[in-house]
Amino acid sequence: MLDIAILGLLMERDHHGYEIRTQLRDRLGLGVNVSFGSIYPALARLEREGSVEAVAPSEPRLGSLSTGSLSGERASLRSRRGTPGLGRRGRKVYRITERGRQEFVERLANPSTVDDGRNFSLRMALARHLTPNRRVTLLERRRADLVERLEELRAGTRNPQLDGYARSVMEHAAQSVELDLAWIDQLLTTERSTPQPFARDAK
Amino acid sequence: MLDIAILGLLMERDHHGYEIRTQLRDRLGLGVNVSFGSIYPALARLEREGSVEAVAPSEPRLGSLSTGSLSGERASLRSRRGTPGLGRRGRKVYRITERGRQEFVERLANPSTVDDGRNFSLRMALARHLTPNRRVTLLERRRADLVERLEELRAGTRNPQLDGYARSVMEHAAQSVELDLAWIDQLLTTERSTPQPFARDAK
DNA sequence: CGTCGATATATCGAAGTGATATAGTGGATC
DNA sequence: GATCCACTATATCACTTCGATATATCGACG
Repeated sequence: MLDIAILGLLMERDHHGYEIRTQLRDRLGLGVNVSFGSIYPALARLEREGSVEAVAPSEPRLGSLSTGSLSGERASLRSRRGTPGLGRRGRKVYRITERGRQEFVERLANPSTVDDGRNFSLRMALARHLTPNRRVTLLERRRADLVERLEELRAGTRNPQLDGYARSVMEHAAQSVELDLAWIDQLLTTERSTPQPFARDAK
Repeated sequence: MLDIAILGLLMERDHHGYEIRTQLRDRLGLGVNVSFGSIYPALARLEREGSVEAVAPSEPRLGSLSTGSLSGERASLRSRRGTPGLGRRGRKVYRITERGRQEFVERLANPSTVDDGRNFSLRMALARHLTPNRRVTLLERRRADLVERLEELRAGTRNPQLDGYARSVMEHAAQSVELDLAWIDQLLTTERSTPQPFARDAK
């Protein structure tokens, strides 16, 4: 799961580990803390598989000139350039490979197992890398899952064994699923009525 | 986390592993699949720590006529009683110990780390085991977390780098947090206005 | 000048996931 | 009454993720 998130970020430009964490928070819905304990191993794994490669610290970062908005890192770069060893601050910058791109689109479109909310949000946040057909397929699958889940929760709410607290939890969970459903439906409507919903690169 | 859930179920009556899974789904909010790969190790761990103990298959469940409410298992029990070996269907029934009870109330009331939604829902589903004060404390802490998270999400929504899909994900996440907040506030109101909100055993 | 908070990588043990193996049980169907 | 299927039940595997911690540099502030 993390793999897709990381590859998705690297589709746009090169990143180093720490930056991936912040981007995960700020750009993809993955709010609360994806820990370093998962990010660094994930990067190592992806590198081992040949989906990403480490960029030598002196090499310019792809797209950094155009996108360039990473405050105050070019200055320190210049000032320390020339010192051998680990490059500035020991950063390791990763770049996605062609193999990585293929892996990414393949895995983004084909959830191996049923997505939970987090996974689905991640997929949607990266949805512009999907074809319109794929998007609709994913949305419909998610919709079906949510409908099923909602019925389970409603049935659960009627369980006489529950005390007030447990029932309240169930009812709230059901409301939450209803909100999710409304969101999905809205996305589906947009997707079906508009030729290029949110524009960009979906090929 | 699973530990609390399991202990919470065992507070009411004895359970075996498979049953714990169904109960987790039906009684506590923990909807989608808590896998056996976590339940059985968790039970083993709890037994090792002395928080639960395995009940000999012949001994106690037979005597538990009073508690008995597990539909349609007494029939098969009687029919097979006397056959030696693993006991009926190899079930292992666990019972909470005194140490387990202490462990449970202690850990239920004191989240070691910041709860995510799932953990919090679990705690609320078991809230009748908490004192009113503890409940309010937990609710207020959760409320503060959600307010903070909501601001982050709203700030994130304004990030100009986001495409339409990513923005939609963020906006939906924010709405979801708003719904959570409304729930918390409702619980807080109930908790403050009613002496024994949902009644039962909160000591 | 020191030191504080943010940046940055790395590693550890513990916990959870998803898949799979194995087998008994109850009921339906032919 | 034999057979088949779905459900109940425990267990274990490899892998991923989490949370904590260690270590170091950088930039800003007084």
